[in-house]
Amino acid sequence: MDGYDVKAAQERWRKVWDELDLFRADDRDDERGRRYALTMFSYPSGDLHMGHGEVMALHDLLARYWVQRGFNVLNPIAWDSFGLPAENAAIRRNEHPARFTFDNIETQAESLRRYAVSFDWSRRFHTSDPDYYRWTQWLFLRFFERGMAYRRESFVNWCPVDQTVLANEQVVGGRCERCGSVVTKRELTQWYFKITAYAQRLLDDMAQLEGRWPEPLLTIQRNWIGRSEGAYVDFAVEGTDESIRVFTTRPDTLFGATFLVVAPEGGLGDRLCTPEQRSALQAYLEQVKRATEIERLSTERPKTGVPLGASAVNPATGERIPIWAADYVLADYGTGAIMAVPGEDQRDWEFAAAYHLPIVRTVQPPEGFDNAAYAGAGTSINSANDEVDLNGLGVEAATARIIDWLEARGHGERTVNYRLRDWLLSRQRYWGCPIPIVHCPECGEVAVPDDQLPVLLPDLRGADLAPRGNSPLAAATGWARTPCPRCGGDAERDTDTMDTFVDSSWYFLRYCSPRYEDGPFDVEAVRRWMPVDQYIGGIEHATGHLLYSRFFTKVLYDIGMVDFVEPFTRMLNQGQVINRGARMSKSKGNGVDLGEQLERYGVDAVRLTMVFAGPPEDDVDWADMSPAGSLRFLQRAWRLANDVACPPGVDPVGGDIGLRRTTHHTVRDATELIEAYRFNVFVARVMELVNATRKAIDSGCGPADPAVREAAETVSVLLSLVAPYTAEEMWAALGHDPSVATAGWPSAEPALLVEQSVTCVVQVQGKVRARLEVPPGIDEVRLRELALAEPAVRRALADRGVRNVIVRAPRLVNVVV
RNA sequence: GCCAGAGUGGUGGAACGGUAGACACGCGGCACUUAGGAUGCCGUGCCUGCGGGCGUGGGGGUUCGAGUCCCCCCUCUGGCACCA
Repeated sequence: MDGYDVKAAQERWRKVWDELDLFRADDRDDERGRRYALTMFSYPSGDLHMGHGEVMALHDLLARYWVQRGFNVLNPIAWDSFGLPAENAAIRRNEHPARFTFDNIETQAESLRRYAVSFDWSRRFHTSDPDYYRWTQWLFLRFFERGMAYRRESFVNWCPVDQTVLANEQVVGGRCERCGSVVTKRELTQWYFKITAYAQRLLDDMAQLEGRWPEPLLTIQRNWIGRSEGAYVDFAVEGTDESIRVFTTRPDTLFGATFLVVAPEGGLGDRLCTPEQRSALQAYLEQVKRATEIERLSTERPKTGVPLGASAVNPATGERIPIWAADYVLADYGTGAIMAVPGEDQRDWEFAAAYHLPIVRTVQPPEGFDNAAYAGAGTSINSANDEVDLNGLGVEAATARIIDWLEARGHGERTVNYRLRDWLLSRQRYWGCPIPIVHCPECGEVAVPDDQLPVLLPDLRGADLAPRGNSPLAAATGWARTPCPRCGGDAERDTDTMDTFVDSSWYFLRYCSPRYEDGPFDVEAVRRWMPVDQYIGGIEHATGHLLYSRFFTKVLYDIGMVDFVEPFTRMLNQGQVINRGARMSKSKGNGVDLGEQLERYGVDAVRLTMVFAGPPEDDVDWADMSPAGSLRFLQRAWRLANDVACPPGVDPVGGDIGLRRTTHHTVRDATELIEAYRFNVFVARVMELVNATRKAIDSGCGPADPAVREAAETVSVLLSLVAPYTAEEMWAALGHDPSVATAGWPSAEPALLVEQSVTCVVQVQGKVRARLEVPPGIDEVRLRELALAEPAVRRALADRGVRNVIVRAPRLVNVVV
């Protein structure tokens, strides 16, 4: 009898579980508490990989724990099924993207069932289903009505390979996040969500996530939103009625502003430019556009720019200062214009040095400045005029004073700026949710009426989908041409589709009522289940999906559709599964196939390995793991159940007290450890219980003792969270009906948690010299006597006198000499 | 450069300010075996004169007592990066 047949068990229990239908969430109200466990839904680009193996093992542990605790648990799954991989595959194979998508969904669904994740399969859906994207469109229109979705022309990130625009969040290090090609800029009219309107609320509401979301995740979001406090300052343009508004975080350096710089592409440069400089600006603009994002991002690159010929007036000094255009100033941050203070700012200093512009010192030279050049170029100035004097003030006080003055004189105002940009949602691709807008020559942008939703995708496939720089939908002229819903005249549909992050910004709401037909979700069902109690997924979604979902939730709150402002109460970012110190990749040849691991060790051993590897948020290096060891442990646990010689139903009271104590301590610890997400330590405790039970059977109370049965049953229930097949095998071997998954969480008997004796450590000068077994209730005086009487303590003391004795009964005595 | 987080045996990792290294992997030994990559048992931080000494990246500090708290430094990982 070596162990059980893992594969046969997987076959057997899957059928039993399907029949029992164990994990269906109950929409009816009852006395049970409710829990909503969410894992990031899957993108169907192939079969499940090792990353899925980890996240699903962790997610399911908690979901199954809640089931065992008796909660009514919602644990749904769906597919994020629009997107580029399906479209690219369709082009390659000359077929419809739906084909690739649905094949992969079926493959993944089958794998997830085999992996024994406790999903409520009745709620399954996918985002490319018209029954789903109809409501994505409906939600878009609600945003549109409120001015939260709008169209504008601007320079956008363009991926030359995928032939589509990218959101800022999808540009990583100047490259397309998906295909890795170097991103360029294009001027296009595109749809945006006005997420910037929610910047402050996205920051403020983090207060309720503090301590519940991982700190690194909150930090990333905070930095991404990038709040900075400062002021707008208006500079009059000489010889015109115009003025240029700049944003600065250091208005206290205004006296040192010796020139202005505007972004070349914002239109501002064009307006200010004198006729003589126009051709120079044009040439510069061309040069800037050619530069790739990577070149532009390089801080090593020397500063470039052109003078616009115009001048402005520094409101503090009254001095005439030149206006330049340079690409180190960004069009879409602040006002697209800055006041340059080369005596204070490294970048301005570099620019001034390159073009021999005046430099004056206000407070102190920025760090790392070329002092010789600085001293020669600059003159120290007096930061004061007839009305305001900043001399001798610290940054804070000077800032406050100058802003007060600017506001009083109408030269500017206090303000806050955010790094966050609006969310560009248009994509020039086919396999996405169509934007439900009609462009009418008479009426402009007209919403498709709600009762005409969904705007269905036309049936395109193969070559028709090939990227041409505009949307494939534009080629479907029969589809695009449509009467204007308002005036009935000839009009055109919007031919872009939405970023798939739109689809995923509300899917967790759809789960609450997945077949609802009168809206995106049943408000009552959402009230019942939301917000999500536990969300698990990768931290790579920090500035994308997680931020967008928070934004969507807030807009829905403002519309009055939900009564909470944060969708995910608790968040866990699991680490990645790597191999031999690096992310798995084809080029490195270090890929590990989940299916192969499952084939070799079985589902339970792989799940156990993932959970036991370490803290859930740490990366798992598969090369350091031992799924074979996990399998050995599971077989060991299983043998326990088979060795039990005490019949079911026998009262454990009267069983071996030592083993019973271990069992009940394990139960108490297990509960605390799971609540604290210390899953790896939880597994270690279960291992200890298995070891103790083995010992009891072989060289202790023997297999017929009721305590052995109690221990084995406890192991079975605890293991059901991680190794559902093994747990079920054990449960059956112990003479119970399935399923152990709903057997109920054990509770620790307080009487069995009381220690009989504890080990007291006796230290001399903080070093351990002896250990004593003492009763837990021992009094301090007695313990002190025992400790001082220990031979090892006396030896360590030698003839030195005792100065002090710290007694922390019953665990510790420290003798100080 | 700025902002986070982390440095513990050969390895993954444990440790309410109170026994450093739980639990595993690996390794060594023993038992059972025709055999074992099965199973069970024992051992396993380093040094040692077997009394003990040294050990949580380095250096200081607080404390009766520091892996844990504070300060400085080093290294690594992640995020942002010409954001004014």
